[in-house]
Amino acid sequence: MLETKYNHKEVEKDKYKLWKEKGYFASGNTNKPPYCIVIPPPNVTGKLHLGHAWDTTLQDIIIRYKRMDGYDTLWLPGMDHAGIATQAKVDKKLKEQGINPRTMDREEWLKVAWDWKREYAENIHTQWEKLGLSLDYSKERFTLDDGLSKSVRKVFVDLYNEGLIYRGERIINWDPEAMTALSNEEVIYKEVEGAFYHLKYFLEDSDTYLEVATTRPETLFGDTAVAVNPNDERYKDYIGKNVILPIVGKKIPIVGDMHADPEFGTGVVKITPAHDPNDFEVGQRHNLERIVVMNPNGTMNEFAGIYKGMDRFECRKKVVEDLKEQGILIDIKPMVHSVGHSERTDVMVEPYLSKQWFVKMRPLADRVLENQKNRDTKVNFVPERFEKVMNHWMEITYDWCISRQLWWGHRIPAWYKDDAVYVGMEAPKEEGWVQDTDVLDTWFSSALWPFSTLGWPEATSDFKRYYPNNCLVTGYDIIPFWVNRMTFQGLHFTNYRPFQDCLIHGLIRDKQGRKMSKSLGNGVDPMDVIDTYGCDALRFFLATSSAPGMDLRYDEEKVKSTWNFINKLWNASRFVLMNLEDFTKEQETMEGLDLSEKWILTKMNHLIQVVRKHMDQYEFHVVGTEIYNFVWNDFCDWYIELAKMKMNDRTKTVLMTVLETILKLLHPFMPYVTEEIYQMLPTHEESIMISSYPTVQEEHIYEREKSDLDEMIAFVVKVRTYKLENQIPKDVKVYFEGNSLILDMLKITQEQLVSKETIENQNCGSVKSNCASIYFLFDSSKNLEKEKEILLKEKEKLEANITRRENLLANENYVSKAPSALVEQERATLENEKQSLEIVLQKWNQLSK
RNA sequence: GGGCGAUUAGCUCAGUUGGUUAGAGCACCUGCCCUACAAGCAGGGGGUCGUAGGUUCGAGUCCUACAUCGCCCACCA
Repeated sequence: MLETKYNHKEVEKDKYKLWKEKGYFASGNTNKPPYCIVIPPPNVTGKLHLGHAWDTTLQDIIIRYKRMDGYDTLWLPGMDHAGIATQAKVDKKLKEQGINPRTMDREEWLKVAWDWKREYAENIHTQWEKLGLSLDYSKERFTLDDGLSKSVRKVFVDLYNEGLIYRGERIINWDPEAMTALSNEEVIYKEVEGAFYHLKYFLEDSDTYLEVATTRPETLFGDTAVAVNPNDERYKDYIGKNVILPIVGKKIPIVGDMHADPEFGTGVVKITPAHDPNDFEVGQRHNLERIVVMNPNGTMNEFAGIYKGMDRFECRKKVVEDLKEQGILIDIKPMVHSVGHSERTDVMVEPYLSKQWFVKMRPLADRVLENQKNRDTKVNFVPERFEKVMNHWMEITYDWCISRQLWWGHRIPAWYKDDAVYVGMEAPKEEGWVQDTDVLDTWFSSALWPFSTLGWPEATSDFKRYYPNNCLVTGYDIIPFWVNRMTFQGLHFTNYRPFQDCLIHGLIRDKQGRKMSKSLGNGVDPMDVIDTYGCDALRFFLATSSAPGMDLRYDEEKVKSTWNFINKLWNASRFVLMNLEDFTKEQETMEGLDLSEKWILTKMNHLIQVVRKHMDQYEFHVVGTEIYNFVWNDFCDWYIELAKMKMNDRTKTVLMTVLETILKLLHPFMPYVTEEIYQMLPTHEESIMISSYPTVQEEHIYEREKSDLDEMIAFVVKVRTYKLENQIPKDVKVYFEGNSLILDMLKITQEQLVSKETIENQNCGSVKSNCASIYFLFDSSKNLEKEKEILLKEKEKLEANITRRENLLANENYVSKAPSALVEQERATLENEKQSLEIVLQKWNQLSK
């Protein structure tokens, strides 16, 4: 016998292990159509947070649904080496042990990193298990696996040979903390309070000067020109002359360039080609020297003269002081401008001239844009609007800096010997070639994930069977980093979209709507939630509390109320199972279904229909609401109460059928509790996980009976309200006309019934509707005023409705243009209302006597 | 500057291709320990759907403008 209260800890114990051992998670049944999702690989840097819990729950719901519905499902697990993030964490750990990681041998350091990876992978496995995820572990991959590394090299080499990967000196985003280059996507712009420093750049051999405005005076050591707009009347005559660079004292040219905006600042810009992307362009146009004035760690180098060795911010301060002293500084105007910060280390990014590897994006992006025009081959975003985010990125994207000055990652398959470069899958045979010491951007390997995990570039059976993937589930914040890159790499290398559908969800926020973050300390550990409320409650909450693409506020109250729902289901099951104790398969019967049975079966089939529809559209919030209402309102509040009155074999069969259907529909959301209860059903099979998903049974849809009972229910509610409002005692005598089922629902016994004659000429309170009437034998005179008031309200409401509907139906436009079924329904409703009004008026007259 | 989203009950959110009486959870009020469940049961109150126009027989839903909040992208010497 089940306990009175749902105990999630007891229910969730041991089931996962059993499922896994039984091989339910495994893919490979080729008799079924394939269905594949690859997990967005979590970073091996820490714990999974609520965002992961959400993301993976959605995938598990889809996978469990598809598995039950007859598909050979592959949900492929894996993890990402997460270059910068992991390296930073490993370094931090080493530093805490008193070891300077940069003094280590690369190989030695990698050993430490792999140990780290193993430890964190272990944690993640435990968490996946706790979340109940039906992942096929036999296919698990890691982005630094041999197989995946081979795909990475293949892609690099091919793109290189096609001229789509090149090495060059460009201004890139430099992270002076991690000491590596970054891509644009890894730079976060933040508003920073800075200042516009107005400086005097004296003309050569003159007392006059140009007023230059800059936010970065410390880069002046790298200035190789000053630019003015050629159309700027104030300055155009100076073009071709020279100014003297302050502090340094050397002369640099004044160039005319459209980059200088006469409206902005003073209209005179200092040009530092090695430290600003725009200046770099200007430098190219005017053939200017590029002088890097900083070291990789953000300190000033020898070009900064006496400032050499100073940190860039310290240097700025000192330079400004010195300029002031020398009378060069005219003014400091505070200003707020946005400055790039490293996504990982949060330090200010330094635009920096550096030799790096790049992917030439234009042709790759164009292919995506072209492909998205084709309905049959494009990536279908859910919700659709996110396609725009990808397309916009494809339109404006520029070359992707893929080399990273790190140790943790895929080593770039390029070798150098003097000035020669070799790019290939393996090192060149001859002596003297040295491999590039850099690794690739983590996202370079992530971009291949949907196919590299399936064995590509080999034409493996998995690749042929499960590619393209059916669906990818991820947050909108990952579209630029990942979804976009998978899409162009997929198209380029496999000629297919990597996945047919892309389900996008939002971000998890705290109760106040703030993003969950470490610095705010408002993060919630999903494992704690599971501990308190259970995995099933967490999953149902996450999957059903928001519409696709929308953010989700974590609200413990809602998780709690989900727990209550499970407890409700638990107790309903408890009731059903109590009545099924000796029930056997032979007793099952659907012969001679009565009204309430037809009613619940009809509602159940409606539910199956609507649930399937919304499952297919990834609208899990609708599915959740529908099942919730059916379970609580239809099944528990009405059907179980009705069933109590008879409880024959047929009723038991219906109870069991409905409960089993509920369990199956809920299983993708709540794998544990549904399995627990399922196993107690007298007719259960091996596991609910591999049972079949409910299908609509047309033969058990009885619309007529459904609306009949609906009407009776409405009457019952009306009577209960009336009794409560008029404080009518429980054992009141009544006269009743209508279906006796109503008396059962009202819990009115035979002893309470009186004949029509008894109530005649009595001051009876009554409730009447089109389907039944009930009279209460009690002195309603003291409630007369109140009752009249209620009646009057009802009367007014009905009259208003009737008028409105009559006008509506008198409107020829409406009658001719609205769907006829709707018009018919309106007519019927009108008739009902008229009847109801009649009844109300009768009663009114009676009371007024 | 460009784009996207949000604005609906006290709070958090749903609301299908427009269909005429806008829903849920929590909170609130009244009455109940009835043998599945008091983490429950039976009832109840509460919203001019951000503002102003427009299209339509009909608008929370479509169009235009505006307001407020949030996000993304670009620019910022």
